[in-house]
Amino acid sequence: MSKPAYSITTPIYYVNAAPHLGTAYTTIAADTEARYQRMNGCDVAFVTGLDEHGQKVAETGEKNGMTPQAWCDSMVPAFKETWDMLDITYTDFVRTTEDRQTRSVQKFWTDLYEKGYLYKSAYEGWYCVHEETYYNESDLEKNEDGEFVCPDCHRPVRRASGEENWFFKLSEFQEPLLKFYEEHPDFIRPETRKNEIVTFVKGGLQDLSISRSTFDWGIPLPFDEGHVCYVWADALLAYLTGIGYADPEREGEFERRWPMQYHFVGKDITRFHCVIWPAMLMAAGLPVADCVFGHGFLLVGGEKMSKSKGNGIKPADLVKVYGVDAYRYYFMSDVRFGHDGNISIERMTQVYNADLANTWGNLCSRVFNMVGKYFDGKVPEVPAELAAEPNPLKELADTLYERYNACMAEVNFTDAAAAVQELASRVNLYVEESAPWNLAKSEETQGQLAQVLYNALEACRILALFFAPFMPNTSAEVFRRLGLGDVCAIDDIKAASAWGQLPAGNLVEKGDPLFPRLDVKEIQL
RNA sequence: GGCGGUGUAGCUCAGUUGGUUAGAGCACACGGUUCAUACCCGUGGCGUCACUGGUUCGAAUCCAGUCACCGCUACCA
Repeated sequence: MSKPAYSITTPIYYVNAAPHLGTAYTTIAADTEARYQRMNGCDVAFVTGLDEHGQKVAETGEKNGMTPQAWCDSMVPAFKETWDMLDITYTDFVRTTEDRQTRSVQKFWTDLYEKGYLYKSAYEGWYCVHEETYYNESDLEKNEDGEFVCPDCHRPVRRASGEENWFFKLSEFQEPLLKFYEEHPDFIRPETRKNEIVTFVKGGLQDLSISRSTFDWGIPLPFDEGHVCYVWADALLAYLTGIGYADPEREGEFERRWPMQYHFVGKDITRFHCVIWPAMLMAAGLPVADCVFGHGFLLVGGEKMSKSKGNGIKPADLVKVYGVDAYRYYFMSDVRFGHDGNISIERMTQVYNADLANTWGNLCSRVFNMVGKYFDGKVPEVPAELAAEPNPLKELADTLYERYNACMAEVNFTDAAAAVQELASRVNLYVEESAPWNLAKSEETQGQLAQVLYNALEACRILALFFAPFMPNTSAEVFRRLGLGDVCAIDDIKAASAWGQLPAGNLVEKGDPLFPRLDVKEIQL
């Protein structure tokens, strides 16, 4: 009985830009989903990696007095350390300079070459002498005489036949793509990204140049060694490499895992993933991934983050203040996946204090503390007649898997987190209503006291379970304090979240506050 | 210019196929409680649902127009 395959990717990040809040955001989202699907019984592949080719990389290396490869090598730790810091559980990290990527790329494009989807041609463009730049015809403007002029300086441009390139017959895929979008309405999400892509494709597709001959830092085309692959013709194929495509050592894996469930990308690169990528796959006779999800941007003060605007906060800076789990929770819960989202220290602190310190963390404190105080730190045994009584926590917890799972299936992290948070709030209310501190005062109510605290503890166990994909460390710690095993190793969250599995007699440890309250005035970045 | 989107409480947003007094969380104020991380619980909103007009017994929800902001309009990624 093998588990169903579930595969997901982040973009293959460009090696020249060190990881920042934006790349971390995509990666955390993919990790949250990957962790959940693992707990939900899937065999998960989670592919990320680095795009290390191209002229710019070669130039940057040179500028730093290194070979291109040495430059790339020097950048790898910045990524891997960031992902380790954020507890990212990728299953493969593909560097496009690896041999196996070369193998994938060469196999793929040789196949398309043999199938007749490629041809060699000069890149037809227009050149502005003044701006020293090439332009596409579609970018040009016309003057009163009907001449094409440069869109920047408005001087006439001249026709320029640039380098000879290999072209992929993308134009042949206009109709097949439109048909595909129609038949797979969930391929491009959210809806607004889909509208953009459909409009774009309806406007007509030009063939795509997939090679360059003016520099050599790239993967050579096997049928024309003077040419190296253009970035997208290379990087997109890393998704296949990451699940064993053309890899003799991973036989059968690719067939089992392809097509994938999700490509997570920023909305700026949805087009490459929604037009070029499926067309390439169609040409190769391969199925297309289930869904490309183009998430929004993180905004600061309503504007896109950029270094020039002085928003150069690094993931590590936030981890230092809030810890990894709160970092992950904030971005997943407060920024709706698919929408742009404003982030700020004030807001992050607010969410941290309200959801994590006051609700979830404090709940554990008060419940674990009372178990220590009233039951010598042991999960109480509930008298049978009371254990059978209906209780509001079980009632709510019983609906949680279904609600949560539905949200996670469509990568709605915000509502999934809110559903868990709702149970946490309900437990606080339950404790308030039951007032165990009063029940503790009399011998006669010991049974009820056991009942109330057992229910509260059990709810905490279930909360930790569902919070685990978002906050793996805290959930692991709560499980430990409840005398339970590794929460992240659970692979049937539905069964594990059924009510009543916390064993009586387990030692419960109160421990330090899981999320000490923060004062926004004291936060220094 | 063309196509698409957004505009709902101080803030971030939900509002399904139009239907009772328009919701949530946070923030804020007051009251209660004390097991807990000054925590938790309760109470508190006369919001022109951007504007105008229309369809309808009835619209935040449908239609038309106006205004504001944003995205896309291909080979840096």
